[in-house]
Amino acid sequence: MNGGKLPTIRDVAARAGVSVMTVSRVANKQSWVSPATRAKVEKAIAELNYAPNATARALAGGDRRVALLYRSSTTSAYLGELLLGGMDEAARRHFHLVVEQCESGVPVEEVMARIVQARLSGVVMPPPLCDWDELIEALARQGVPAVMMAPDRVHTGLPVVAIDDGQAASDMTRHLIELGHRRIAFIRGNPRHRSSDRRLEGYRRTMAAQGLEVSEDYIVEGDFSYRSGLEAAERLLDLAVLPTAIFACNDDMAAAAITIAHQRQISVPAELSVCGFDDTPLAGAIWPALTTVRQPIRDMSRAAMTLLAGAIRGPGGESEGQALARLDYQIIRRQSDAVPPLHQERG
Amino acid sequence: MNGGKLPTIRDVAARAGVSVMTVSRVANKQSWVSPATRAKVEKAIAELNYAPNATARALAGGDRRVALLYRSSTTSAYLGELLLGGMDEAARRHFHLVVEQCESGVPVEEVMARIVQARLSGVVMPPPLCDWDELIEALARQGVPAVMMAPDRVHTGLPVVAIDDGQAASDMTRHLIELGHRRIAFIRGNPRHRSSDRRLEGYRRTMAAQGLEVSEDYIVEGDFSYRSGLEAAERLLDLAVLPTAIFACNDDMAAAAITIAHQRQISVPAELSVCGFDDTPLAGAIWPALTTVRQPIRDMSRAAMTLLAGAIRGPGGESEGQALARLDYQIIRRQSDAVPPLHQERG
DNA sequence: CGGAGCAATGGTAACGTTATCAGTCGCAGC
DNA sequence: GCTGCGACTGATAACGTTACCATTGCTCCG
Repeated sequence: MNGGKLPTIRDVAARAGVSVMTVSRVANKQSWVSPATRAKVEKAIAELNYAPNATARALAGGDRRVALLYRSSTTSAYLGELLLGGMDEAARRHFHLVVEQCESGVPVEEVMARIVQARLSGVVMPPPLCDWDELIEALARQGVPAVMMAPDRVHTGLPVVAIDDGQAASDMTRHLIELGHRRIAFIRGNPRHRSSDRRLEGYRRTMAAQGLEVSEDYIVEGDFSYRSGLEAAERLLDLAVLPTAIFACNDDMAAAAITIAHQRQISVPAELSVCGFDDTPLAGAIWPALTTVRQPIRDMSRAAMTLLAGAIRGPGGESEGQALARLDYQIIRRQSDAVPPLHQERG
Repeated sequence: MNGGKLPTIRDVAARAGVSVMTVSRVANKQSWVSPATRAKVEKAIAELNYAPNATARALAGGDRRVALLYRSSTTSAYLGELLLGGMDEAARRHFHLVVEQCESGVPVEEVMARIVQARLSGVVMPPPLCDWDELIEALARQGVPAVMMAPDRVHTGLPVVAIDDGQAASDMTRHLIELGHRRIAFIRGNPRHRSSDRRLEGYRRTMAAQGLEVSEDYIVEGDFSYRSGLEAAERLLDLAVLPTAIFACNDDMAAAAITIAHQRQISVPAELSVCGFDDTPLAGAIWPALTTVRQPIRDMSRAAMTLLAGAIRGPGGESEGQALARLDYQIIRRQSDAVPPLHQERG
């Protein structure tokens, strides 16, 4: 073509016999271009196998760079999912997605300086960053659009993408009740995470709605870690009256509960059902595989990008109300739940 | 400053009383700039809080975009690790790292078209892409530098980053032997992956070196999946003379072996030691936690980026020989291995 | 003492796109 | 027939950097 180099918009324009602007308009599906001209240009584009240069486009146009912020504590699996979802949605919208580490140890000013210098038009904040208040305020002051993913509390005015934690916990609880369980214990997550509270609340609500009383002994503290799950499960299985099911606030703690059950020769799920939350890879890899709630992280990330796009284009504009994407969770039934032993019929 | 906008190289030049080129040279730590001038410029940079615009830099300069290719079958955890390592090394070298999905179903020409259109200066190919021969050839034809990560076979002339699979397997085998094991079984991975063969070979070599004969019954086929691990373990534990240790080619299959042992009331590690390979998150989350070999995926990704940088700058130049980065693996000892039961002293 | 050689700078043209504004053309309204 | 308008198209200037000479002053050598 032109010396081994890739065709530029100019090559296309020359071939189609139009100006570069017309090509640009066609390429961006913009404004008024006559059908005849459009066809000519499209033909030339196809013939030359032309693809716009994203870098030049970014420099000339609004330079749309968005960042996925993350803490080093984020598991790489979670980060991978976030990326997988975010990347293609970002590409579709001509965004450049960059990944930015963002520790809580460093002062907010420093983080903000990095964000400004990186010329970011917006940021996606997965947990736990979405609950770092100082950063959120600083972003607002600088007018940098941000989207929260599964935050603990809803920050007014900011777009949010989340699942309904309470409803999911409620559904799982109902599932266990329908299997015949009456003595269902609950392992809480880190009390600093409100999602933990919301899950607990969904559990409580449903137990109450079904007329089942919950002994406070059956609700034990955890902090989302495997280790805390071990302790919590030991406390529960030390009780005089054992629960027939344990519903843990995340998969790690559920896995820990299964481990303790194994140690005590309690068969799962025959004697004890165990359910988790999050559907981490772990859930499918342990034995028995964990029944759990799947958060569609990839879709959430995609949705976050969409919301961010809206926030960037119309800062404060568009819908006056809270932008909120509630995605569908899914209960993944595997082998860790079953009808309880000595099942008494309801009455 | 200049109207709410970020300072450009021109602002810095004006403030320092030099030309933009001098600023550019200072910013890139290049060639000859007198210490006095350098100091002036650096002062101005600091005062204005100037940061070069990566987009403009990419457009003007060599446009260094490199891609991390991946298959959809890649676990998100692996992808996350790759990214974590690749990202910061790429940033350090002023590369833009993009992530590109790349299925085996689509024709090579189509993949190549995407790569060319995306203006990639190089690609990193993690497994299993690094063993897709047609793609490798096509890349070579187009002159796109590529780095292989942990490929099954070494493609002459291409840079490779890997650990020594055979040596790692050998070390793990020796570890088990030193604990006192004599009947050590091996679960192979997918026969199409040469790394599986190399691990098997390391195991065989070490057994032989220690004068231990290996019954062919003790070497069973798997394909890296949990399910195949279940079947393999069942075959092994059906044998008349049980092994005292099982060394599986990856963690999923090792976890499966532990599951089968649990089902048969065989205590791990008291009656049976089980070891894996890869140190996936699973390894630390099951009970007993898995003793396994850790591949430093993050470091490998970083190293791949470094090698790629070399390949991009000097295509064929620099070292004439095979560029190869062999990274250190690590045996992570957890709770799934122990001295065998009825331990007979060596003789 | 004239110029070759070199360190240190500066001017200016790319890089490939989009924004902005200025046309051009045909046609309806007065 | 001129004016105005609306649909369409084109020139040209950004965008912020780096690459590629050109231009200084020097020093050093014959």
